[in-house]
Amino acid sequence: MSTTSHPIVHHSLFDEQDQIPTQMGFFSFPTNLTFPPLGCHQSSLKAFSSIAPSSLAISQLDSASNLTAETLFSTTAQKSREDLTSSFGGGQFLSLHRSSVNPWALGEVAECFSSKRSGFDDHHFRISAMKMKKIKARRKVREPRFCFKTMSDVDVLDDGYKWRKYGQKVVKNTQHPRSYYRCTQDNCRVKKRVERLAEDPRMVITTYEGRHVHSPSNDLEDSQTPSQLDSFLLW
DNA sequence: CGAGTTTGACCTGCGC
DNA sequence: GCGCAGGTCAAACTCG
Repeated sequence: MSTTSHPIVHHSLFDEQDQIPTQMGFFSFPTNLTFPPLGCHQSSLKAFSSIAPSSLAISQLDSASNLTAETLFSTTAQKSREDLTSSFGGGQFLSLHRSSVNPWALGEVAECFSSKRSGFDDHHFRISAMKMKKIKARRKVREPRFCFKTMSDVDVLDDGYKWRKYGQKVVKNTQHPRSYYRCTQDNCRVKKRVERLAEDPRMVITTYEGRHVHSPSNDLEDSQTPSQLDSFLLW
């Protein structure tokens, strides 16, 4: 299993408890991890994404105290706020500012990315709404999830933890299989899924489920402060 | 020989 | 109830 670091292109945060976009997600990374390297160095990442009507997301974002328009649209290809608000695509927002930790968001990864496919007309929104309904209907107690997209040649990114592959599955309508990993640490039940985006095989989608009960395996030689690590684990 | 990967079988939830 | 698709299991296999 080879690992490497690659630029994170998008982040998406999910809240399995609410299943609707409720708030911004903030995510701080410890300095010893090799991702996200997107020029953020030791700074933390603040990420937000919505898979539901972006108007809701925007309204949430508007109320966020420390988020700027520049931040919001830094990864949305110059999309105007009006565009985002009127189309139901939802935004994937990325920032490199420090912030508090508030990692909860929502959803199901597939829905997240499928809802962002080329254009977000009414048809797409109806489909997304139906999916959201389904998700809500089968709501269960699930571990919180966090997913992100990266442009990478390798599937498995080095996140500081040790993973063991326990399954691989061919997903319908995609050329690339989805791989399932579990944290090798005893008593740690965190899982992650790795797959490539059907529309753009250069993009790797990594989904984490659960919360680590331990520190990253490679943090021994690290000199970071505990608070930074806590920020990473607290999701 | 232990740790990790592969892969077919099995389980479960959901739509029809 | 049936079939499909996603997720997990576990035996066999590979590798260091």
